[in-house]
Amino acid sequence: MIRRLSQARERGIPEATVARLPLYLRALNGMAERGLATVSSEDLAVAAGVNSAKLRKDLSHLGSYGTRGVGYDVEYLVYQISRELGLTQDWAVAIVGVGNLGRALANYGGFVSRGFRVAALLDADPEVVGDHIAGLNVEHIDELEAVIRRRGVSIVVLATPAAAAQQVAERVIAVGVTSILNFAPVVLAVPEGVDIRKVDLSIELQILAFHEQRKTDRMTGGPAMAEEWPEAVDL
Amino acid sequence: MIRRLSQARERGIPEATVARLPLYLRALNGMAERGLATVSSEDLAVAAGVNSAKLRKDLSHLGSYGTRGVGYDVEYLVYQISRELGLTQDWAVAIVGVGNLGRALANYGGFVSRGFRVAALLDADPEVVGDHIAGLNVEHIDELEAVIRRRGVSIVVLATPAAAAQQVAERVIAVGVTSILNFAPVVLAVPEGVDIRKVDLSIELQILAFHEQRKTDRMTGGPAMAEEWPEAVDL
DNA sequence: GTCCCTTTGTGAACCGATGCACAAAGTGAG
DNA sequence: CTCACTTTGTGCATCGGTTCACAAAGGGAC
Repeated sequence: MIRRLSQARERGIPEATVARLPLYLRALNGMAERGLATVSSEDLAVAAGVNSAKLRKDLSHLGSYGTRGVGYDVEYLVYQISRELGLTQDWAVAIVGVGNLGRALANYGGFVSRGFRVAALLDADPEVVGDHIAGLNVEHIDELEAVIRRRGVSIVVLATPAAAAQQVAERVIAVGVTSILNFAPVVLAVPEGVDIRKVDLSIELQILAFHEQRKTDRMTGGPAMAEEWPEAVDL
Repeated sequence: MIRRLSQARERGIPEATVARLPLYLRALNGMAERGLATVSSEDLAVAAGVNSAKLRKDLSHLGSYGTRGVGYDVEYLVYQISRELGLTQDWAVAIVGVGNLGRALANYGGFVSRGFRVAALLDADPEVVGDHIAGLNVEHIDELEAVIRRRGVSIVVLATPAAAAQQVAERVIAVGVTSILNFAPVVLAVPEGVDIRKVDLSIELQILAFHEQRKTDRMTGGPAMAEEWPEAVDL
């Protein structure tokens, strides 16, 4: 099925653009707070740390919301981006796994800010169940399905140990959840139609280490080291 | 300066490949623990959740480490990837900002695992300074430069409030740090040559919300809502 | 109204990444 | 040694995303 779009706008926003919209939104909110009424693509692009042509192309995917010769109306654009991202509605989020990270997420203010509401905290450890964190009672993982249904949770944040993540994912998917933010260092296997986003601290560090190594290599005259398999493989 | 590569290998690993190497490494470590001696690109690709052709192309950028008809030697490949990523050396990491998130990071086990060592915790709050977290003393932010130099810190993790991040970044860059992992929800302005990686929880949630909205829209018959500017713009 | 200035929106070239599909290279059986 | 089979490494077509550069559109002065 080839579906030509009427105007290049008709629900066809590139993934790369979607990933940047929150960035623009944050910059715009800051500008709105400072009382700015309009902003040019150039200024907004600088604030968001991107190229202005890219910004204009991104915004053009939402519609033609700018005024040539003037720029964009800050509040209007805030509204349009919010609407496009689905932030004009209220999303109930459940955090599964109330260890150090889960706790940090529950308390993280910016988390709740716009459109998101932590509606449940769940954990398997009886020691933790019953704790009061960020104004919420930690419930037992056995209640997972019931809680998700009862509170209309549509986004689940996994902050469990790696070993538990897949199993929890399967359970929440079985109750109809299709959006998961995964902090556990595992590759989740999920059916078609389920969106997974992954945040992996150790991967980010490893990427940094790679570039850091290259930088220091360059200074010390390059990696002219033996490429043989060393005797001891201490890993 | 055009520098044609001799063999497509000569320090020219695509960024997308670098971002996947840690994934392969994790899968391989699991296989090594289970005693697997060799693995085919197909099996490893499945474990890492990628296409096998992509996996082979990725690995080919490191060198020709496989054996046709057999596959890859697990331990050998673990070593090669580790070396390429710079994990055969020890990286000292400083965490700045010991709030909920910083605490979680300090205690996060997988963080320390391979090659990384949390060498310092710093905070501006006198209430927190002196606390003992994950076997480390929290030091005052005034000590930032001294601590970085003294302990040979080369990677800094920013877990400060948004307002403080830029300033801290500038200070650590001034002492020679060129690799920063930023958890603060701000776009950092940094000079050429400094690598920033950004982890932003609220952005990830917003991206999920976008897709979730589309999914529910589709079910309820599409977003045939008015696109006008509503009277109240409650934001 | 006309003219000039600013800024958007986008066509088109470019660039990197993906995935197919296959030749090359290795193993093992007989 | 030869043959059948497995699996790698890669050339090539394709795709999505980025960037340039400019025509089109609006504002404001006069």
